[in-house]
Amino acid sequence: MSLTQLRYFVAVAEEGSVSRAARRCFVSQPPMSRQLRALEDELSARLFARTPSGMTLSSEGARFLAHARRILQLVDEAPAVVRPD
Amino acid sequence: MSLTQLRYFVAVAEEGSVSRAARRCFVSQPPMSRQLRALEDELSARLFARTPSGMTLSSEGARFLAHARRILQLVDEAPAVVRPD
DNA sequence: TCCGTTTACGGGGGACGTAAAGATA
DNA sequence: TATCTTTACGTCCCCCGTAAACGGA
Repeated sequence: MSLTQLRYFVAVAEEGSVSRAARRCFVSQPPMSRQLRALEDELSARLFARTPSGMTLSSEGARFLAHARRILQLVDEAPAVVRPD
Repeated sequence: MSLTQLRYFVAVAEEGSVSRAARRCFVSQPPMSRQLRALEDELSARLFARTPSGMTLSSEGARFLAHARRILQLVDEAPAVVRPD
């Protein structure tokens, strides 16, 4: 699991589409799709249901979305934490 | 910032030495030292004071240690989050 | 047939390991 | 001088981008 995978996952969950999420993340679709698959494989969980109209979160995916957001928020707060008094 | 960097950072903070932390993480010293430096550069903060006897946390480093542990704990909890009901 | 996702394949960047150099008590 | 950290350098692996193929309404 990597922070990049978490960011991709959140973007896809919010956009409902790999292609839109890829544009938002300034990356092309294939790498994003691969990272999503790799994340699902590592977690042994299907986070999305694939449909021709896009990606919809599974129940596991919905739980994981909140978790991923917490992690990314902490990461974003890191600079403030180390800022000198 | 990467999860690997956070794991290295926590290991060094706990071991007080890059060489011991490297053994614990099954990596050699140079990569670990590089990752620590890269993390410090990215955060624009000196997390450790280097001494011949090892590494000691700075005040910023001490604050960041708690933060890094929270992040890594959430990451470790990910499998449980996605486990089906 | 069309939209979106997924694989193939070639190229580039980053991380590691060994070995040597630097720094401090 | 002895210990620990840091750089040099070569190698390998992983990720990305383009292009083509697959799959469902």
